[in-house]
Amino acid sequence: VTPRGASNGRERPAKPALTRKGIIATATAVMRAEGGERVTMRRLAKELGTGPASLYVYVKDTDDLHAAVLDELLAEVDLAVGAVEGGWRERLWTIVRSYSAVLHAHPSLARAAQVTPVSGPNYLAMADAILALLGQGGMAAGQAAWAADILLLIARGGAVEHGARRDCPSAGGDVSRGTSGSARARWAFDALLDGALETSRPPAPEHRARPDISVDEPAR
Amino acid sequence: VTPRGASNGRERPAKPALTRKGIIATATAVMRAEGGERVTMRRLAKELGTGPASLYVYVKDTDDLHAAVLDELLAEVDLAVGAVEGGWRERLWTIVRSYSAVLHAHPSLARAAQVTPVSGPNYLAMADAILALLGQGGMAAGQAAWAADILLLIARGGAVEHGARRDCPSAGGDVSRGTSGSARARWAFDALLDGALETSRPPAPEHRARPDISVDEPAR
DNA sequence: ACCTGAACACCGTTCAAGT
DNA sequence: ACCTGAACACCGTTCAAGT
Repeated sequence: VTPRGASNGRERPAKPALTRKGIIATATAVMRAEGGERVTMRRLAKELGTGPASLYVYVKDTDDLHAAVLDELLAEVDLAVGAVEGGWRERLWTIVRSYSAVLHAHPSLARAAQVTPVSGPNYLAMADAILALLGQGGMAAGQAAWAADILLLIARGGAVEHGARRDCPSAGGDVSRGTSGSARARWAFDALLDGALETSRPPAPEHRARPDISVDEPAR
Repeated sequence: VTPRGASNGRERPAKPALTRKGIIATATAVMRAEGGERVTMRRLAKELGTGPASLYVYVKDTDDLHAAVLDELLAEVDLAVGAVEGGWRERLWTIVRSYSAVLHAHPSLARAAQVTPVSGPNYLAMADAILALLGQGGMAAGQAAWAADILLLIARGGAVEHGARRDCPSAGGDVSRGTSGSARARWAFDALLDGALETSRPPAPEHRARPDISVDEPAR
């Protein structure tokens, strides 16, 4: 009823002017308080005291919103891992595990991250840090880019799949059911890195039909 | 209006009696014809000439439906790869690529597969075939179970992420943008296998705090 | 020019009431 | 006993109409 910032003292805590930053901050708060399923356009509009249509001025669509919230939360990933003992590999693991932790805490954001091309500053900084550490580990740039992709893809997929199994304990879908997920995550990390360090990337876009992989017969 | 199977000759092509098999067959048909977003309870009920409530007699929920459709489509994955030349590795790649192809063709099923514990016979047969080939390759059972999980997880995650980038060409989210996705997929497959063959699995559930990974400093 | 109420076109799931 | 119409409680997104 009251037109603009009249502040007559009985509305919501001041009704902050609608901005993209403000919307994302509110979305992040709802995320932490009620979980990702509640971070919807309509729910958020209600929280901000307006109609859902108003949000579309600042946010492209729901995926855009979720991606922005994720990037906000990725500020939690500490990239200053210089002090971590154990060399580049442990430093890298610290970052990857931290990324995984954020996604496991919010599986719906892991879902969004799969679906929306990430471009937030925190994600990009993390990707850079990962590439730098792979370089420190002696990995060639070509392999490093692919290894980083796969490492992050596994983290996202793992979070989505783990998030779903949350309420259904009798999963049984995995080949290796029962064992600790975090031990498997570490093993996958090590196996991929070990393999990436020795598996050469195929030379050129259309140089030869297939990379010449060693096709030795079974040793068993 | 007409009570039961009166077949007065002007209804839908006979209105097949509702069974789980029939529902899933219809769902599969809609899937192929209109894509996964249309395979909803309501859409399907309309197709079957009934209300959505009726489906819940035969199907637990939407995820259950999608998972069943996926298992149906997994019949396409040819497990008789004995004739594939190149040894166990190429045979395994044939299966994994085939699984990937089904998921890439239907990204919404890849999504469902992440979220629902698979239990369909075709999926289980595929998992068995994969474990057998890893065994042929000389991989210990512990590693093989984890390697199979990760291989399939990568396939699902890759399909979901690729499916989303379908309509947005200016992705840019990946660290390694531009390069062929299938070359990357093959590289990831080889790297993971190479690593899995030499990365030992940590000894026991709670034997020691962390697996003792070699933490050598960078070679560069 | 800027903003948004109300509408459009859907969802999944449940349950009371019908046959 | 079996089945389901109708309702409940939501969605995302658009656009015409208001200020």
